[in-house]
Amino acid sequence: LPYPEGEVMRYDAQRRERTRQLIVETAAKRFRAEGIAPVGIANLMSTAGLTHGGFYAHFPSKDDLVIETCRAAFVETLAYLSRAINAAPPGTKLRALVDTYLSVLHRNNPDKGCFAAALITEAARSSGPVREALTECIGALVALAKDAIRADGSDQDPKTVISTMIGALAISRVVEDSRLSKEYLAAGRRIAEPHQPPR
Amino acid sequence: LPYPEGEVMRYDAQRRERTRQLIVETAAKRFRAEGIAPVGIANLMSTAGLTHGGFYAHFPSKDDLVIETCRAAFVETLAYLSRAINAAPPGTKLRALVDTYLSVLHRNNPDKGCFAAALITEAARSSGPVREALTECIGALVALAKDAIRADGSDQDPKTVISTMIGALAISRVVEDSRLSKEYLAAGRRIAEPHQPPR
DNA sequence: TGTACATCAGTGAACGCGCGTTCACTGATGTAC
DNA sequence: TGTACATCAGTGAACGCGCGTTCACTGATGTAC
Repeated sequence: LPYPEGEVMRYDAQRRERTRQLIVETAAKRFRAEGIAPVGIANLMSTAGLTHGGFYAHFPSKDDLVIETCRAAFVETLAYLSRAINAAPPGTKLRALVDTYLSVLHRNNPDKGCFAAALITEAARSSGPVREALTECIGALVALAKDAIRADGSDQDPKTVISTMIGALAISRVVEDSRLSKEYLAAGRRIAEPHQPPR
Repeated sequence: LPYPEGEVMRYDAQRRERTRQLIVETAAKRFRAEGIAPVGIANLMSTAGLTHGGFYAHFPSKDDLVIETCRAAFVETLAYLSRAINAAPPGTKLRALVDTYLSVLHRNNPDKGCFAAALITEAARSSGPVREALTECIGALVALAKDAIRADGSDQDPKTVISTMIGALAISRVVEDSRLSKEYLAAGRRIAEPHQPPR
């Protein structure tokens, strides 16, 4: 036996993993832009420069790809939002999070943005594992908001903040009228405002 | 000419309209429960006790049905929420709206609930007319919140409130864990709280 | 360095299926007289 | 009241198409000697 037991010869060991990542990245973009169901495996693989049969050498099913896609998309979204929060001085961190999330840039680029804001109602009807993954990712977003709020010495509820952010962004993408769409973004951003005394 | 010009003989004039309404009501339930794309015309018509060919005697396309479904669903949702608001004494009207919307009952019954909370990300990718209809309906929801806030003599932003409501309900439907799901509902309900003085 | 070989990532035909839409038709309903 | 007829809501076969998944295969890559 030329190879130690339990090990398999792997040539070009990186290649398989690179292809896999290419599929995930392609799917992450297209799912967020077009939805999950409308992006077929064959069509997706051809966008990645591959043929559809090879898909199942990397993923047991489309559902598993959706799960990986969700996690991969959120890693980037969380990193991006973290950077915005870290760059902001204490007292303005929640504001920075909310302003970054509810921006025209984010609204206009769902393919590079938050997976939840792009796909939440479709994902809510997916299999248990997909919903679990998305639940975890939304939880990470809540944790991010919680840290920002704590650093600000403020007292908003992070789950309220995230609910407002996702809702406002989703609505702003439905609304075609540019002015009205921006009003929903602006309304969502108000969730970051410090509490005001009642009149 | 036995009939006055411009008029066409119609026998059983109600029947056509009743069938049409049956299709809309069936679609309104199933779209909200299962999504739009997964509910095919043939499958939908058979749920209504009809055959698929007849669909196009009532609607030019599936898209037109979606528009009607959106409006019909919202009429009921708005009426239901209006009743809750009207039954609440001034000062508690926004609270009544938010509590009714972000209830476990609503979360558990998407097929009878808010069209936006059930389908917003799928609808955001639909044709212009669908998005226009949904924009209008969300606007009506905002108007409802605005009236409730005014009657309360309060000062929340109605668009912020609606964004939070839709976001929180959508998230609560993704989350499988019952306790965590309720936490998102409860967090969303906090949007109705009167502003607190800063510490 | 050159040859024989093993590996396995990727290929593409095929599967059964449901999609939205069209269209020639059927047959129950109501009217005319 | 009875018969002939017009209406038209609803029927169901058919269209071309894309879906997720399977599987026997090809051929480029790296190893062994």
